[in-house]
Amino acid sequence: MPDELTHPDRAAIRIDQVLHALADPVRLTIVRELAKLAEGTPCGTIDLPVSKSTRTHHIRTLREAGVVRVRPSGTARITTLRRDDLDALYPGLLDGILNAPH
Amino acid sequence: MPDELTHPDRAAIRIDQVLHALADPVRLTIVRELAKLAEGTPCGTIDLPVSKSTRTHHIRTLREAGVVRVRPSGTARITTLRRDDLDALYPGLLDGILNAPH
DNA sequence: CTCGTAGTACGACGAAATTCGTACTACGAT
DNA sequence: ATCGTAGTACGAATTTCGTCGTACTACGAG
Repeated sequence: MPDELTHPDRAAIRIDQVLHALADPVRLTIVRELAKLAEGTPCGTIDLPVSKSTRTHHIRTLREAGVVRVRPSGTARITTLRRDDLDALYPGLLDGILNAPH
Repeated sequence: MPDELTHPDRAAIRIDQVLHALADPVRLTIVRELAKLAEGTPCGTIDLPVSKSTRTHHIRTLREAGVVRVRPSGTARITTLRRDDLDALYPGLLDGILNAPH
């Protein structure tokens, strides 16, 4: 019984939470991979050095901050970057991070 | 006997630490104010809802992450944003944050 | 229907971060 | 030389965060 996959709408996204969400190595990896992956790839394909529950926790953090959008698809979840919203709110921020030296 | 005011040079700046440094409300306020203030304004002029020691702690965090440069000037400290370095490393990032809706 | 897989919920533990007060140093002014 | 001010250092208390294991739900395949 997963809690409803709630997402903040664009106006409710807070820069504090976005930065906090991005300030973790694992979550930064997720965001970077999502940016490279084709749209519609299940998030489970990204391999991370953490357990399954930790992965869930990080995806949740990113979702609640407004960084990613999560959509159910069977038993899996399709996770996508909210590029449009982030670019509209903070132009340059996302690209600045994605183009950063790893 | 303050520890030497060490600063990472540009190549040593890590995106993880920069994001972590910016992911705090107080530090974000400091960065925003520094961006507005004239160069050479002592950092003590920014008023924050925290104690003196907490302020020191946050400035230190920003300095060690490579976000600000701190230079002694008498008993005061001149704190400046490292715009040049940040813009070179992560073009768009700083402006994206500074232009964000408060 | 049964089984396997993807993901979540919950509780817990340890690490790290924020905050503060107090004591201290350093510099400038009187 | 003495005093006041700006900032730092240190230790402590509280909180938050990241991590995990286990138990659970939901959906699809056979």
